[in-house]
Amino acid sequence: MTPSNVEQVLNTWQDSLHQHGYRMTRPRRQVMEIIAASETALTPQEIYQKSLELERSLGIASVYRTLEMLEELGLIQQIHQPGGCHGIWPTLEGHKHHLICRDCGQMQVIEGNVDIDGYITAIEKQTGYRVDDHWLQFFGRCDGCLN
Amino acid sequence: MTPSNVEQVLNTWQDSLHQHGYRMTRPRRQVMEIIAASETALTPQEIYQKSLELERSLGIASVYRTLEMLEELGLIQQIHQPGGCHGIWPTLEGHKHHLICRDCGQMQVIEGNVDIDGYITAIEKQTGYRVDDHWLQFFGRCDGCLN
DNA sequence: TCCTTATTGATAATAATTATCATTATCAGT
DNA sequence: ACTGATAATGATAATTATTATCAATAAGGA
Repeated sequence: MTPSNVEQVLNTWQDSLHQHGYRMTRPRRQVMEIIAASETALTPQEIYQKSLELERSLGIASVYRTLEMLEELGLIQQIHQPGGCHGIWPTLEGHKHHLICRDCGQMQVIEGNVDIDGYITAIEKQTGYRVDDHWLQFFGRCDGCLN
Repeated sequence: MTPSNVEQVLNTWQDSLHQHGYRMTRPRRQVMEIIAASETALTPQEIYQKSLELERSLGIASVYRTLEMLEELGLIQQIHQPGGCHGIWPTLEGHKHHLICRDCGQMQVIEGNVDIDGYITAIEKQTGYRVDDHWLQFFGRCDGCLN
């Protein structure tokens, strides 16, 4: 994110905090600046570590509390990568797409018939990345939990 | 997974273990049975908890070791859901797809121009789910890390 | 069946997250 | 600009999850 974009995002976020009755404090601003200025998705610990290099560092608890608030407001989201673990499931050949019920956690594996390949090629050309894997996951409520 | 499918999967897995020089032990079999028989993606702790109800329960360390082995063999994979955290990123309107470099962690947000909506409708009709969110993430190596 | 050694389970060590609470700082209302 | 009510902080204790250690055990080839 470019510096001017960071500034803009922070202003938007500050408005959102005030609209929801939250105060804009120095620690919160620091967390938000670190997130908005980062090239990579950061963990809570990484955000805390970065703050240690600033003239006035954060308490680790404030990092967690601020992240919780920002997520509740829908201003940030969590990014998941291979390596961290939320659940274990057998690998089935050719089945890469998962459908997960938010309520009961039940999961279904669905056949992949979206034209992802063409999309991947376009992305590679556009970004210079070499893409070697992808995840497509759907979240919602299953038939049982809806009724 | 149906009981007969579980049996089938376990046999396949056992072959894979032996082919790679791993022994098939009672604890490993228990972990595999629990995973294969489950309707939902389980965490290591949940697998351990389920084993406590069995006549001979698992050591928690064996659960982690078995999962590590199964993943190395490509027999299981990790499923990620909203709520667990691997990294934090600002939410940008209409930008739901992420491209992540395995090496440096750099992330790019890419415009979503895949026809996901039609796919979602088909999934809903097919499964009875109400889908309210989805994640499409691509993993690979960025231009810089490739060279 | 025996023997080699991979594997286990108990537990200690480490790391990450959440809870507690006295002190501090925000900001609405003068 | 000042004040006061109270939201928020930081230090740290408590909890939880994961990894490392090592003597005892058990898998499976000879």
